[in-house]
Amino acid sequence: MPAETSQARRFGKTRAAQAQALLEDYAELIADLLACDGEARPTDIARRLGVSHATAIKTIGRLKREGLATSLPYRGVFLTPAGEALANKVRTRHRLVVAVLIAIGVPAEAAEQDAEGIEHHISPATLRAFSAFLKQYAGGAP
Amino acid sequence: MPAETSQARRFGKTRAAQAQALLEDYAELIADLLACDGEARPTDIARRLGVSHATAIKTIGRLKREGLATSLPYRGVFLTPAGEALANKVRTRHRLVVAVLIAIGVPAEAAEQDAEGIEHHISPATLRAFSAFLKQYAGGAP
DNA sequence: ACCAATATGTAGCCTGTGCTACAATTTGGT
DNA sequence: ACCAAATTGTAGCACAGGCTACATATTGGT
Repeated sequence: MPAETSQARRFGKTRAAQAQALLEDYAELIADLLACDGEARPTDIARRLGVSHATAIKTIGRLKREGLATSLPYRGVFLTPAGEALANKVRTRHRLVVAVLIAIGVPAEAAEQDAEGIEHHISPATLRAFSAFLKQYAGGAP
Repeated sequence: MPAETSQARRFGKTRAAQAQALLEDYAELIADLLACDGEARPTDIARRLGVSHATAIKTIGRLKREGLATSLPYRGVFLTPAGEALANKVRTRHRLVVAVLIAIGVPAEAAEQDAEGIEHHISPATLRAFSAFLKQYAGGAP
């Protein structure tokens, strides 16, 4: 297997991760809105994400196509069990990334900003390492 | 300033970072090829990135439009000073991210893979923190 | 010198994610 | 009950990045 193959595979994975990233963000936000407000309306989603409501509605359509969300016209958006699971995974991972960045010494504001982009590229192996690191760090310097 | 504004701004920044990410990858790879082989041919770039040569050529066109690269037909691609500067920045940042991940305990292979996606979302503040963390880590456990 | 293989470039299409503009529905105030 | 405002949905466009197919140029072997 030539050397460039592994690099190409890495780039390909990185590209594929971007496609999933938007769905993850939407799922997390919808779960957040449902928990806080009891409903997730397209307009609120759009405002929180900084996109037009038309864009939000189209992406919600993609969530529905992929079996992550359901919605009835004029009745808000809800998550399927798969969507809930994704949202939980994303939320947990997001918090972990922020915590690790802060533990390393990144200012809180930058940690929040960067985690938004970083979190979608964290593999399970890295996630485990982050978790272990946090435990050790908390034990060493409480 | 309402709470959703800052979240929207974060998402917007994250989206904008994705547009820059491809250019960064190309610049880094072109610099690498120039250093190793003395030339950077579209076909090699395409193979290393795992895309078709047509895609590579189109993206090279974008690099040229943005003043990062030059090329003459059938004569390979070269970086402008701006392109070189970008490549250097990216290479340094990439190594730093990998080093930090490994220091935290991420397996080397996962560190390489994840760094590919992570590195484009590292702000200057986080970069400084990473650098400082590495120094401290090297001092504490050599 | 020539022809085949390789490399490069061009054209046209698809998908995803954005947007604006317009249409339709629901909600709320009077 | 009704009209205005807000919300939701739809249509059509642009751009980026991916692809295949085809056209052109260069290189190298005989």
